[in-house]
Parts: sequence; structure tokens; C-alpha cells
Amino acid sequence: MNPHPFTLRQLQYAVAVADALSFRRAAERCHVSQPSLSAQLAQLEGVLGVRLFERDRRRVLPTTAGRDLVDRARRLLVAADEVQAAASGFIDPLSGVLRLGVIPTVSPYLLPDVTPALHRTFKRLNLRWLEDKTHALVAALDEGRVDGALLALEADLGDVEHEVIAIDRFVLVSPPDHELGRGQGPVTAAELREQPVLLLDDGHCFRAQALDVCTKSRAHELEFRATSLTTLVQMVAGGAGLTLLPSLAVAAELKRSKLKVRPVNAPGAQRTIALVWRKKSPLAAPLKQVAAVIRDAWP
Amino acid sequence: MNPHPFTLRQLQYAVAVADALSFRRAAERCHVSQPSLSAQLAQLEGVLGVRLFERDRRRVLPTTAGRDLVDRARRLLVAADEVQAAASGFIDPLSGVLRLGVIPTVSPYLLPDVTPALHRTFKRLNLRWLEDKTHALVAALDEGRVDGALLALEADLGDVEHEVIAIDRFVLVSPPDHELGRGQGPVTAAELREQPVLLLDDGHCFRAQALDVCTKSRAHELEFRATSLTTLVQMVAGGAGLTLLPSLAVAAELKRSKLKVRPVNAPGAQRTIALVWRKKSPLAAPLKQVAAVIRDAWP
DNA sequence: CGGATTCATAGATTGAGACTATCGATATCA
DNA sequence: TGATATCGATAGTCTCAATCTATGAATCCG
Repeated sequence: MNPHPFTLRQLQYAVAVADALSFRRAAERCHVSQPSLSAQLAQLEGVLGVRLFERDRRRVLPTTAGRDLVDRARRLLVAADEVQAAASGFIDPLSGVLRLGVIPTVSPYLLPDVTPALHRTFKRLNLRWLEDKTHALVAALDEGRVDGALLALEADLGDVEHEVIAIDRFVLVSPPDHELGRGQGPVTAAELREQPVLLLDDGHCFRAQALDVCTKSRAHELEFRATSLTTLVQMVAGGAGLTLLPSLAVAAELKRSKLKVRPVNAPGAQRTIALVWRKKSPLAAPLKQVAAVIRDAWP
Repeated sequence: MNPHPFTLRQLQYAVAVADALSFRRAAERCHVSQPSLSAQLAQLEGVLGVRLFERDRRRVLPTTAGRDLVDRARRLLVAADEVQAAASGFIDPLSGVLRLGVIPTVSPYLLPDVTPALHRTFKRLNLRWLEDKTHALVAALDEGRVDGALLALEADLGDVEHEVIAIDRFVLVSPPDHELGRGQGPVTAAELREQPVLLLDDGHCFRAQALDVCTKSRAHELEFRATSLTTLVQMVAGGAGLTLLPSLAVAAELKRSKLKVRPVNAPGAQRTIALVWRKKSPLAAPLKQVAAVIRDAWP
């Protein structure tokens, strides 16, 4: 049982330098003077016996060893934060700050209802939402920048636990005079064949899912790619083609619109919205309670 | 980027107290005075806002929060050690201390050959062997007390990576005048039926495997349980019954003995000896090299 | 060239963590 | 019952490690 040769603080400094690629800026971010940070890093390199950063006068570059160490250090610091969080969890799991990620195709339609509901239920809970695409949220989750995230389970999420919120079926949006707009009941895969469909930009998990429906139904994706569901709907209203929407978005996007909406009955035409968190996160229990409230607030 | 509220050292102290269940003994093991350790622990409890240990005058007991924290702290400290090890790995993976576990039914038959071979190949490698039963070695591996272990893959090993060393088939040992001793070629499951067999003590993975062979072949386990393969063989020589041995042990155990040995041709009558290590261990690469040397030295 | 910016070095300051000595409470045993 | 040993907590002191400011040496840019 010997004392540890390095400190958590030294690891924080190393991570900060790797992020900032500059000793001075890293020192600022850590709220210490640049010489203090230099000294600690030198000491860390000393006890490890490896040079972690190549300091050219012009720039700072992590060595192979440095990259590896910073990677490990990140995970270590997340684990250390979790020790802290776990302890707080024993005091009161549902007070303090809870940082949650949410994808753009859910956020604007769900949060207006969910946020007040959560606030009513957990008075002392201070929620911070981060809106981004799935892959960015998964990274943020892994690095401990958020405690959980509202995502579609159909995307690639890595090693997480989850609690399902709702199944969100897809609908077809078409101009009222379009042949598919005039039909009754759910749209079938056969009806979609050869139809021109507008989709979201790359990186949205809803794009991937909608594209999958199109491929399986032999529908055609049009060239144009929208950055939001609102844009998609406006394009359809302008007669540019058809589009798919998650049911969640229908109420907000099609209020006072004359566009026709029909559920889609084709393979893969739905998504499973869930609250996910890191495996073994100490916040699992409170997050499940949060998930229950979100589920109740689902439109 | 705020500085961490606690230190690795404080976590070490907490783990030491949980292990020793005494402040004084924990302090000894950490090579500090008891008041220093008390102070650090009090501070840790302070920043976490939770009492970690109930100090009755008669004994020290971890609270629920304490148990949870110590658990996390253990994993954290293993990860911290691995940062250190990873750094060493960048200097010279095959120098310095390598701590390996090995099970008792392998150790005495393999190490006499393997140790010199490893020493010849990796001159600067300082090997430390820990002999224990599988479950103890798995725990030691998980807690970072050993870097790897020589085990039978048939046992329950948890989340590890491995490199196979050899398949070790089982043989039947019988007195020369026994009916099975007079047979030729491999012993079949049918021949074993109703035969009296001597096995090892509980906890040996070889006991579990040999028992499995007996069950499937309808052989009978005798009451007596030996603590070593040597004892088993002596019992057979004394006419107490038959026994199974791994091939590995045959040369050493049956030198100058008149007992009869026949390979066993029955389901499950073999074990896969492998070198295993923690998933993502930084020592994976050097351990593979070590495994290769052990494989070459296998009799 | 002159000024700005980079990381490293030097020397002073302070505070965290270590030590020894001791207290108060409890368990053990004569 | 009283003596003694043992436990963790407390008090007071000391020391060194981590910080700071000031400055140096090397590079980049106008």
C-alpha cells in the first residue's frame, strides 16, 4: 500500500493541456498560473518516466504516450466525478444539477411540456439541457459532460443502460391534393414506391431511420437536405415532395396547415425514445424516476 | 474545470480502513500515523457530505455509502495503477515487476520449466507468482493485485481477455491390477460407469471439471476429498479407488510408480489452460509475449 | 528590428498533510 | 472493582509541496 505517485489534479492538468493544446490556455481554464501547471506536468512526466507532450515553441503536441495517458485520465476523472455524484446520491438523489442531452428532433416538441412537469415533481432539481445530435450526445455522456440523454434507441449508443419513454411512430406528410394525401388509413410500403421524399441533413438519427424506410419501400430521396423538421414541412407545403415526420412533431409542425397526415405502416417506421445513461452510473435510480415523469408528460 | 475535491490518497485510506476494519491497522498499512489517516478520512467525509464509516468504540463498520464508495474507489485505484503501468509500458513493457497468479493444479508442474524459460527470454522481467484457487485469483486480478493469471478457461472468469496456452487432457489413474488398468487405449465413458473415483477438495476448478466427467459417465465420487493431486495419487496407490489427473501432472506424480495411466475419452475430460488479464489492461501486449513463452515451455 | 507570445526557471509564500503527545471512552483481566 | 491496554479523536507544531510573481529564452509577426 504505497501512496500514489501522481494526483488527480495532475491528470486534470494533462487533460486540459491536451484539450487546449497550449500550456497558458490550459492553465487559465484550470484557474492556476501557467508556471504552476508547467511544474505539475513536469512532475507527472517525471514519475511516469515518459514525455507526454512535445513542446515546440510554436505548438504543443501530445506524444503517443501522452494521447494514451490523457485517454485514461479522462475515464479516470469521470469515475472520480461519479464517486462524488454517488455520495451526493446518498444525500438526495433528486436535488442539485442534472445535465441531460436531447436530440433536435425531440427537443422542441417535448421540452415545453416536460420541463414544467419535472419542475413540479422535483422541486429542488436543477435541470440543464444540451441539444445535439446523437453521436455528440453519446460522446458527452461518455466523457461525463452530461448525466443522461433522451435518444432514439435505434441509433448506435455504445455501452449504456436505458429506460424507454415512448414508441414514436412515423407519419407521411403530403400536400392535400397529392395522390397519397387523398388515400385513407395508414400508408403502406407499396404506396411509397417511386415517391419523392425530402429528408433531414446528415447526422440526424431521424434521417437515418427515415432513409431506411424509404430504401425498404423503394421511395426516392430528393437531393435537398433540410436542417430541421420545420424546413421539411415548409418544403412539402411548397409542393417540393413528401416527407416523413415523427408523430411527436405533428402537432407543433402542422398546426393550421392544410397538409395531409397519414400514419406509415412500413418496416422500421417508428423510433423508440428512451432516457439513457452510463452503465453503472450512480444516478441510475433518480434517472429512472425522471424517465417516469417524462413518460407521463409524453403527448 | 474545478480542482478535484478529494485526492487519490484519501481514497486509498478509505479502502485501507474498509479492509482492515480498524483505523490504527489501516494507518500502519499505509505507513502513516493514525491521526493523519483519521484527519484525511474526516476531510473526505466532509467534502462528500456523507459519513463513510460508523465508528463504534468496539469496531468500525462501513455505512451503505461507505461500501459503495470503497467499491468505486477500488476500481478507481486499479485504473490509476494502470495509468502508471501504461506509462511504464511505453518505456519497456517487459521489464520491471510482473505479478501473475497460477492455480495449484498447474503451478508445481509448470513453473519449474516456465520460470527459467521466461527469465532467459526476458532478462529484465521480475516475475512474482501467486498460487491460489481460481476464484481468489479472479478477485486478485480484478482488484489489481496481480497483472495476469494462469487458469483453466472452463471456470467462471468474469470480464477478461486471454491467450490460450494449451489443451490439457485428463487421464485415468488406476492400480495395475485393476480391471480398467488392464485395458488398452483410451478409457470410455461407458467403462467409467459405477467406478469409485477420488476427487480434490472443494474450490479447485479441477475438482469441478473431474466431477463433471464423473457425473456424465455415471461414475461414483468417494467420500474422501484430497487437498492435492499428490495425495490423490497416493490414495490410488493404496488401493482406495481410481482418480483423474490432468496430463500436465502425470510426469511428476507418477514417476517410478507402478500405477496404470490411460487417456480418458469422455465428454468434458480436458481443460484449456490460458493466460488471462483484465480487459483493456495496458499490459495486454507484453502478456501475449509471456503467454507465447509459456506455451513453448509446456511439456 | 521591436513587440508579443510561448513555455521554462528562480525565488518567495502559504497551506495541506504529516508528526508527537494526549484525551476520553471502552473492553479485558486480575 | 480497579488497573491496563486499546481504540479513534483532538491539539499543537513542523515541513515540504504547490502555489504565486517576476523574469528569461526562444519564436513569430508586423
